[in-house]
Amino acid sequence: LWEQFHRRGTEMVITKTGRRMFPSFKVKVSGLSKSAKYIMLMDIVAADDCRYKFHNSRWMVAGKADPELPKRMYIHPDSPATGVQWMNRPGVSFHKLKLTNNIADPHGHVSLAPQTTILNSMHKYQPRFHVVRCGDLAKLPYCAFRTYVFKEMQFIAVTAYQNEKITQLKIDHNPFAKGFRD
Amino acid sequence: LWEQFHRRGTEMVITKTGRRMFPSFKVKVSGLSKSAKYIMLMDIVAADDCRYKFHNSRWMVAGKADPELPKRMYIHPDSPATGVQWMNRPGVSFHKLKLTNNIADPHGHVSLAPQTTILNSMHKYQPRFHVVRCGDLAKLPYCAFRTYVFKEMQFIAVTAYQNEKITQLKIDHNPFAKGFRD
DNA sequence: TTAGTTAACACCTATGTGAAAATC
DNA sequence: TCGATTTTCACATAGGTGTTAACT
Repeated sequence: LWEQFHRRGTEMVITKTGRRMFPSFKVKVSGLSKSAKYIMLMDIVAADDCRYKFHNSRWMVAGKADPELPKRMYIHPDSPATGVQWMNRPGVSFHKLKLTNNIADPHGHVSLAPQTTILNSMHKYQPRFHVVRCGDLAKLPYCAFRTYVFKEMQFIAVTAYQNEKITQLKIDHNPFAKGFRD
Repeated sequence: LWEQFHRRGTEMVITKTGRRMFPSFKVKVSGLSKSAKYIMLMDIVAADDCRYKFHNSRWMVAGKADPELPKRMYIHPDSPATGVQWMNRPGVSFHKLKLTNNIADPHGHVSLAPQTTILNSMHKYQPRFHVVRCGDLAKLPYCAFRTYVFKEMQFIAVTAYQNEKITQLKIDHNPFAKGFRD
């Protein structure tokens, strides 16, 4: 499914209150040690240092990127769990992650859900997946990461869809947009 | 609201897939040190060692309790947070906790949601609230607890309501049961 | 039979969609 | 004017209710 979107140049809508990714971030894991404990994480980083614009049905570079915003790692809520528990799942899913362009209230208020990340509109991003062999969340900062990058998950953050072919793919495949199918 | 239920003898339905408590467990905290970090927890323990039955519109003791089931502590998902963050909230809510009578699959499968606790039907239970001054989840086992017990939150676990006055109170106050109001 | 438990159901709340209009 | 962003909306999914009937 990601392939189809990638061919067209995926866009993800970001809103003030936070919008989910579609397709969502989901990976199948294998080859883990059965009994060892693992923590699964994901994050989203800038794919390059460009700002983009959609012109003549194409995404084109439109200058230097805005300064990057503070990023967080998203720990999968079922972490830590054993290798066999992760491998038995149909997939490790981060579908609750939300994207926003809303700078969080700096006064320590929790105005955004915990699983919300701040992005710059009209910039290109790359989701990443991390596996850590670690049984204790407290020791996470001292553990070695194994990081996986899937190029087909790159997307451009937008506040409104630019490419109508992307819009149509979303309508066709996202169950929540079923109301717009004919 | 709890008072109204307590006067009638509160019942909570437990199901195979897990049912929420209503009213939900919610407390307002005050008197914390503003900048210190705290972890908030709750659990549910047996209120006595009796089995009950509902007879002649009354709950009566009907023998010795069944063996207690393994209990877990439920860490509030926003833990740890500073005193001022906890006190600024309208209340610390554990509304996502679910009650079940379904013994969890012993093979390490995650068949139940993490915030689900196993109870014995027709037994009386007491929810408890714990505050721990502790900035790190990893150090939680070594910290001193401050435990609060609210008698009016005692309830009897059932698979179907026994006292119709309790049923009516649930219908009147739980928004999800609005369909049964006349 | 009786008392307790389970599963299917209609009805509700809560929240995820892109469209369209309003705003910046 | 123009492009980008925000707000409101109808329509969907997801899941929390007690009821009822079947089951043990």
